[in-house]
Amino acid sequence: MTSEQPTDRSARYQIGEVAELTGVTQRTLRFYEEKGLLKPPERMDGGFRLYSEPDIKRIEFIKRLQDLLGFTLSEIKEMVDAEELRQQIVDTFRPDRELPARKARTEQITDALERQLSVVDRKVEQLTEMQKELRERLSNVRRRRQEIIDAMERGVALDH
Amino acid sequence: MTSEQPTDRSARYQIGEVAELTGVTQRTLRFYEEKGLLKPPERMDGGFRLYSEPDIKRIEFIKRLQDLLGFTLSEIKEMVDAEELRQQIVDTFRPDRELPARKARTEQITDALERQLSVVDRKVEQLTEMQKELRERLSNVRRRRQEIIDAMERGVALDH
DNA sequence: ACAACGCTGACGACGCGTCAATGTCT
DNA sequence: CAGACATTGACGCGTCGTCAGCGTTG
Repeated sequence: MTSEQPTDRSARYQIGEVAELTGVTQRTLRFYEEKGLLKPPERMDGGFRLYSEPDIKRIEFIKRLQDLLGFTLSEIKEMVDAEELRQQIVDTFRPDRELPARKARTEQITDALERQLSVVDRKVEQLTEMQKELRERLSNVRRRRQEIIDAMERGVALDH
Repeated sequence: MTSEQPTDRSARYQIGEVAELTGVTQRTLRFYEEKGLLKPPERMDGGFRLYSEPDIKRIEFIKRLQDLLGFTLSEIKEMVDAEELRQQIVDTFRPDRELPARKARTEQITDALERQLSVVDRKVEQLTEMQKELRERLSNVRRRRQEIIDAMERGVALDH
């Protein structure tokens, strides 16, 4: 009966593995921690960081907010902190007690999600617009290229 | 007969106007110039910068590549330089002469456009994915919020 | 003479990349 | 004990933000 410690109810990953899994560098992971975007993870006896699966989810979340939506790290910190609260609510599930507080939290989270969604919507719009433009330009350039090739072949033909 | 100088065939804008029109700061405009992303614009006698309409187009182009697609300024510089070439080709339109050179240029431009388009395509994909996730989360949170409100109303009702 | 605008430098902040010197071990 | 992996500084770079001190005037 290998009864589990409460602290290892799932797999742990060293920083190098996390870097590979998430596509961010080790430097970035330490930096996020330093800036409070990631809770200080557990450590091995020698001091090596040990990340959990939720940690990885959070890292991917941060990366998407940054790369796809262009939020700054301090904006992301706010959102991540809100998500943190949500987790605490789910954990502290005393159903029925402190309902007003729980309601307030859901409203905070709703606000954050709506903000994110509106940014996403705007970006999608702008990008599809850009897609159209680029496709047009591309077909124009390809057409011109073909015209040039045709002209060159006629030139070669005349050389005979 | 107010015969026009060849240099003022269109409107000119001071840096502040350009900043408002394009949404980038004056500092950024000077920085782009310093880094070779923008050709040094004309100046008034006192030294004030005077931007043309093509300048503004280019600024908007740069901004989109940066904000929407996430290219670095040095990557953008390459692309912008390629566009520059394209302009020169169109201007130097000696039809029939130097066809191989013209062909090579169109190929450069095609490459740049294809690179941009593939980035756009990837982003659109990822963003629509994210849209879906966010919408789901949002409706979940809203549902939970409503449940809390219902519970609170039942609580109030019991107080009577 | 005045307000509004622009100029060039210089310093600083954010988000990491990249060593270097040292320690750990999934 | 070797080799891969990790640790904490420290410095540097890209992309501007933000003054300060001064000159211009669409």
